[in-house]
Amino acid sequence: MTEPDWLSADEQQTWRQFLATTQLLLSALDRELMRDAGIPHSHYGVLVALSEHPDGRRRLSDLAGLVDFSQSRLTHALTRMEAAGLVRRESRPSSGREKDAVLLPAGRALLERAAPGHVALVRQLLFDRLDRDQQAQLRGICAAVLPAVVQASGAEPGGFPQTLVAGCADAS
Amino acid sequence: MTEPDWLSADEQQTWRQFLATTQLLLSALDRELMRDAGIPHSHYGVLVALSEHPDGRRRLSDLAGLVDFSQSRLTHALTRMEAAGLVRRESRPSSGREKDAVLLPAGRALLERAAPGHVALVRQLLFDRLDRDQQAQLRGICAAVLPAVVQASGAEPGGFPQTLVAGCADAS
DNA sequence: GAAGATTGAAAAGTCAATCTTC
DNA sequence: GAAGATTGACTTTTCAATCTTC
Repeated sequence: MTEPDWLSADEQQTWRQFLATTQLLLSALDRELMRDAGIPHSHYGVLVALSEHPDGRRRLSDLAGLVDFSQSRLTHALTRMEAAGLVRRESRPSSGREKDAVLLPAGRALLERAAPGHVALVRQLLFDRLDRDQQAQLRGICAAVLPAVVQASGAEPGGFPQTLVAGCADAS
Repeated sequence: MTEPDWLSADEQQTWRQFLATTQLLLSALDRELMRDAGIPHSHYGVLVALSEHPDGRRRLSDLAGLVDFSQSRLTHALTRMEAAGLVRRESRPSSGREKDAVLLPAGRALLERAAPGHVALVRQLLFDRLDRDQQAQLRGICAAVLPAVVQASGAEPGGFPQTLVAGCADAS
């Protein structure tokens, strides 16, 4: 039973500011997309991931990996998006238990309508506030932290570690 | 109708990594607290905010400001926490419409039990990955971004801008 | 039996009323 | 009437259990 390794005053302040910043940034993006496009930020990420693959089509479990959703979360999200006409599910010819999600024209149209405003906000809230050095620094910090949090999120020890880094959780 | 100002390839990569990193970090903390203490990270923040004020007591709307909750969100959260015996609501003597939230012994005990593990994880996932320079850089980046996101979150133009910076959304 | 996907219930958050007290 | 707080309906997310196909 050793004394816990509390955060220093500096670390605490950094931590609290970091938390406030990321949470407010994410919720600002969420509200903006909900207001302007009627979808949450997470669904936007799903649409983006689909749009970046041939035919706007992706196997469900691959898609879940790309956007870092659980299978269940993806199922629920797709159910909504399917009801909204943005996306369609399609059984695979190869294997009867696997399915694809397919981006529908309405989904692509929504994406094209929503993207400019979304990007503008990301720019306004993040990139416009950072100079070139800070941008590079932010990249370095994320590169340092990402492996740890990926591992903490139950990724397989010898598994596919680069899904998030390459295809990642969201987009433009 | 001007062409949108898309993100450069560099910016895109930074943005996606940033998103993945923060989301995985936050959800790792959330899961850990839920598993070890039975509360989400957001509720932990409420308990911390209370514990840092005399008598563990805070007026509801002040508390909402400290943790960046809407009044409604705070009401719902307190209802749960009150049912769990962590917190109590108390009408103010001064004004019949205002109420205080008061930290109960069980709430304080939970906090003391949960804090070491929580801090250890913050350290493991964030601070242990950053050298001194990066820590300072992270602070600078947050300081640059925070004002913008605070403003985007509907803070009053001439209002209390420093609540989040000083008392902020979470803790050790 | 295990991989891929779905289901249903419960928790957490958001939004637009509403209630209460000043 | 406005500030402080609550309510109820609805959406998103999580978790554990289940169904289906290989």
